[in-house]
Amino acid sequence: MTDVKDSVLVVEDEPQLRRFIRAALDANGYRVLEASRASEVVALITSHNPALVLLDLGLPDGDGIDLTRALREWTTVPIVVLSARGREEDKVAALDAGADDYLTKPFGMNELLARMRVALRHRPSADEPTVERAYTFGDLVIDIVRREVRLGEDELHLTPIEYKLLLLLARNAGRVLTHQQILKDVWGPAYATRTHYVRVHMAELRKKIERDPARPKLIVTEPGVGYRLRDAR
Amino acid sequence: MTDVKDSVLVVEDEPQLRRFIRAALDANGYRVLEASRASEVVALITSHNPALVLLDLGLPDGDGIDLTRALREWTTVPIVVLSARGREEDKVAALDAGADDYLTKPFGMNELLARMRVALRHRPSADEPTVERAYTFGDLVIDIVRREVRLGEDELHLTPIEYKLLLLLARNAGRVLTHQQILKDVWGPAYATRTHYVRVHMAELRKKIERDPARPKLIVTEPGVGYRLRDAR
DNA sequence: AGCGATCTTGATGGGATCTTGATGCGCGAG
DNA sequence: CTCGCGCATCAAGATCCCATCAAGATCGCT
Repeated sequence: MTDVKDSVLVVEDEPQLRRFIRAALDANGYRVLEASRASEVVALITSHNPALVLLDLGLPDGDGIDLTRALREWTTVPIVVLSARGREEDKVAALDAGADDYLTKPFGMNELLARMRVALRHRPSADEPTVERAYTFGDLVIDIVRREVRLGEDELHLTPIEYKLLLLLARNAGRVLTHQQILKDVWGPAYATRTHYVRVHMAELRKKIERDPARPKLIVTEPGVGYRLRDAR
Repeated sequence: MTDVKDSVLVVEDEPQLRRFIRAALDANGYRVLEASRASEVVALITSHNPALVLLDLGLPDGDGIDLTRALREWTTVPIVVLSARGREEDKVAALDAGADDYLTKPFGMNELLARMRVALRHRPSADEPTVERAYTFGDLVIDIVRREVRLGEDELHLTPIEYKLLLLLARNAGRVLTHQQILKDVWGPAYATRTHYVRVHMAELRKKIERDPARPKLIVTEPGVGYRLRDAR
């Protein structure tokens, strides 16, 4: 239960309540960002990209509902509103402005945490970094989602190290990677001197992905420097 | 405000409240389905595919929280819980079981409508509420709604862990799942180190679903990484 | 309380993978 | 021409990872 979870931006001007919330979130493994004014919120979201925003409506320098509406112009980050106002119109206004939930003070911390979990699980698919799903080099295809490598029709079986190596090369296709960089990325910073590892495993990798391993077309050696994956384009 | 919106399944045993809700939803352009017992819910969702479920927790024939958890096995349709119980533990339990919102009776109809709008706009894609009722891999069929697994003609009996394992693999068919991911999903985040559990139970599962458990065709091991359910691409 | 089913945990052996050292080749510098 | 350096290849041993078995603990039901 000690793993680091997502970061949460707490926007609350009352210092006591802010401390209280921070303590509870800390205890539950969230990283906490704090803001006490509406004017700070945009900058903090863009710079830290929190997974969720807890927004007090009663801020001194601006209306929280307007802020919510403004945020919704450009971000889908979940917004859970905390408010002393419990009137139904206030709730409807905040929710329709784009808030994902609305809690009336005083609220129980367990309920807040549960509602935060709801808001967080709502968006795992929403805007995942959606990076590259697959790389293609000639008839070599690296499907990252499936962790699968194919050469033309047949599927290749790569060992963990070989796969890591290939992925590193693919992500930096065209660029030369030094032995140091490769060692650091695949084996970890402590192995920076074991140049030999790279050679042995690069040879294994070539045996599998090169048509003619003796005359590599894909993985080219840059003597004295490192290796490079040729991107044919 | 007269266009036909999505349909909403109202699960509520009190006739008066049901009529009241129906009237409000009608007036707001929703199509309304009604149920008064937990046992009808699964059939109505599968047959009518509503866009949202309003679920009263105090049903005569079954616990609404268990029902929520069961539904979450196979559908992501938004569930908004209505309950006379306002204790914090009740809310937390329902939300963690998979409900998307929780309103304590008596509630204002405008708030309910606003929270329904929130739940509806959360839906991943406007159309299908992502219902996957059964998975098929070769002659292995996993019927999620009935929680039943068949291999060709004969039904298999899977233990809870085996079933969870298989479902996890099926939902991620083709993708490699790391031991970590499996442990987190099946046993919970605290068990991330118990790699051995996965091996033992994966072996049991293979004994049951593989024609030749020694030469697995369906569940393939990715050494050093995890397991993968092969999907016939 | 008792029973059967299921889960946890340890032990073991085999196989895949990695590490490590030895060897040979090619190329450029001296 | 020869030496030295970096690279490729090979192979053996060490290590890691996986499958399997089995015993004890626990769970769930009657």
